[in-house]
Amino acid sequence: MVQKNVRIRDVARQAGVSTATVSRALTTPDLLAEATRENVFAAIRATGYRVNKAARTLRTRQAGAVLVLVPNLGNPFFSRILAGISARLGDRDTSVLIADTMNRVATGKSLVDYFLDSQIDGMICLDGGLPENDLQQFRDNGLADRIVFACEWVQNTDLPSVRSDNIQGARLAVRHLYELGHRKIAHVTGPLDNVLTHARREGMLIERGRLELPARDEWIIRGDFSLESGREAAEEIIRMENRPTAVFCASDQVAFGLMSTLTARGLRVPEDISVIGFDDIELSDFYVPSLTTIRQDRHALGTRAASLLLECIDPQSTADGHRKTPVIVDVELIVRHSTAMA
Amino acid sequence: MVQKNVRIRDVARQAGVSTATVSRALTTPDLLAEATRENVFAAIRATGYRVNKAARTLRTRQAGAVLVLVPNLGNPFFSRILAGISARLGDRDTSVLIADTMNRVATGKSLVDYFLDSQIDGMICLDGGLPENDLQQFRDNGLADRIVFACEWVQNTDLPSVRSDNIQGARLAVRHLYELGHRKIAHVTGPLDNVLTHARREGMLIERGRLELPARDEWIIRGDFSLESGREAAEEIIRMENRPTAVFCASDQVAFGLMSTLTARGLRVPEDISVIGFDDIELSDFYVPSLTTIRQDRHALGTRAASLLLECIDPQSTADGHRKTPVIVDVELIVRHSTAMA
DNA sequence: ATACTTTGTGTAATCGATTACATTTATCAT
DNA sequence: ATGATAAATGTAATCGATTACACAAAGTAT
Repeated sequence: MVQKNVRIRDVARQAGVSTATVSRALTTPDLLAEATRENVFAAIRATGYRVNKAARTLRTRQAGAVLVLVPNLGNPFFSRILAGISARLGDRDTSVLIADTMNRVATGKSLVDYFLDSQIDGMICLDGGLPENDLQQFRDNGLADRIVFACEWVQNTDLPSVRSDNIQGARLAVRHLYELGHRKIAHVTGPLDNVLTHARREGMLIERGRLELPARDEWIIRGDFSLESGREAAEEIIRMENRPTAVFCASDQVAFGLMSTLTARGLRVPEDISVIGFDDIELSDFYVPSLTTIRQDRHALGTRAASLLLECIDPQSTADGHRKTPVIVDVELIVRHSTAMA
Repeated sequence: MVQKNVRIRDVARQAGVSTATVSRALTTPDLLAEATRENVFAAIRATGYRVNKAARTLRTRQAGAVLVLVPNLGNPFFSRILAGISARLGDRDTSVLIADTMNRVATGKSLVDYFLDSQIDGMICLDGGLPENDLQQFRDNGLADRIVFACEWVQNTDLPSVRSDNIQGARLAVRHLYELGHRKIAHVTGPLDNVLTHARREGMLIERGRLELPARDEWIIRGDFSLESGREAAEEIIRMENRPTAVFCASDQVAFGLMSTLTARGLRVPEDISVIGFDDIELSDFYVPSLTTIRQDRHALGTRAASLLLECIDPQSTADGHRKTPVIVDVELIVRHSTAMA
């Protein structure tokens, strides 16, 4: 911080009132007579006063900040969500801290520490793979009700969350391929222990069953949402004797990795094999070929998660019942050029 | 924050010492006798004490936090830089806040406010287009020496910065194309008022001059680093009567947008036209075709910027002389498949 | 006119850690 | 043995805002 001279006392002196009055002008202006209020605001402007957040936090035990925990900032998927969160939180004077799960491990700082150091009031977690250890620490410290999950969530808990309709998304994807005449449909999943992986795989299986499509174990390929895992999946597909004619990828990045390698190996997308992704990041429209995918409304995921968190940490809110039901955000099929008639 | 009961006083009581001693155990352990120190640490462990950052900040006027200002979180280019910054700052107990210039405009919160609210000790700015207005406010408040620029910088000031060798990068790009036999080389620039735009264009022009390559005004196409501007550049190129055989793009994203549209219009990359980018984001290796580009050492940019900032805001550091010389990070040509013999 | 609210403002305690200054004890040179 | 110096610790003021409580003035009911 920097040496700053003007304290609340200076404003009080300037306005000819007590510090209490100045403080009230800022936090509960209704309590003041109009003339006094105007007077105080004039003094604030005149002195260029700014409240010292550290002092306020110390006294009120409210940090006025929220932490967003992102699994991987390098994945452009998250940016819009962050924008959504900021948009919702920005007008209140809540600041948004962003941390990356991957980096965090390195720092050795535990997550509860953010709370215990009174640096944040709440957390939006975009990583459902939060170690049980961390979660337990939250519960131990009575902090479990200050966390909201977005996109991902933790299974078998009733922590509040906002999610895309992943099952529906997967079903849309499969149905789209089906309608193009594809019957042999493969799926590159996310990482084994991820909730999105389960949901999307389940949606895929449901729809495949409903449409009575053939199933082969090798057509379910394990990935991890990354470009690299798309590459590996492509290698596997190329090796298959009974190749699928279409692949539903659990993320756009996987789809890119997949298409990149398929093409490098002489398979054409979509002529030889159709590919569909999940997420609809900006780049999907600019890939070659442009990627058919399931769009998640990332901005909505962000704003809703922020709203939900505000509800949770707002002390006068009592509606904790409905929080346990996840908020579901609709997805949408975006048809581009990576899918074609079988 | 949450109700937390254990204060420094409790630790002091438990250890049978004064609060001053406990405080010293944490901040200046050398001042204590070894036995006392051990004793205090034992009490800290026993009570589960954690220092209250708000109180510490209030007293010391040090926030223990740094803000990183990113022009656009949606651009995956920035993630590695952030990781570098975190890596450097993580071991000290400095937390890293991340804000997006675009979002920031919406919140209406001025940048100096972060400082004046004593929320941060310093700032790493990845956006050279910081409004003059903001800069002036920094100067007015004596905060100009708490800012470090990384990647981008502000022209005509001596604010400290860490940058890639952009001129050299552009020259490498042009030389690479030249060596492949290309003579008609176009360049898609960044936005008009951007320092990187200038540096890369200049490097391009220098090398083009040195190699005595033909020059046409229309071969310098204005872009803005975005995917969309790559698309627009492609449209322009397609319309040209005298088409270049190679295009040097000011960013990888532009290159993607460009290749996407060229391909859609029936031009093949690299057979009909070679494309080279700048940045080397993860996706570049997974595009179709994989992108030849100039790699910036993003992690190094991050760590060095963080180091530089620490130097600047460290009160006992006096070496302010050398800060004015920008730190230059080497770049590297990465040859992939988007460039080929003319 | 009296008692009782309501409204508006001030006084001073408080949040929790740091640190200037004071004090005690140990060490050392003469 | 004595005064001087160093080492270790304690006392209490302080950072700046909030707010419980107190109180005065004005309004209201009877």
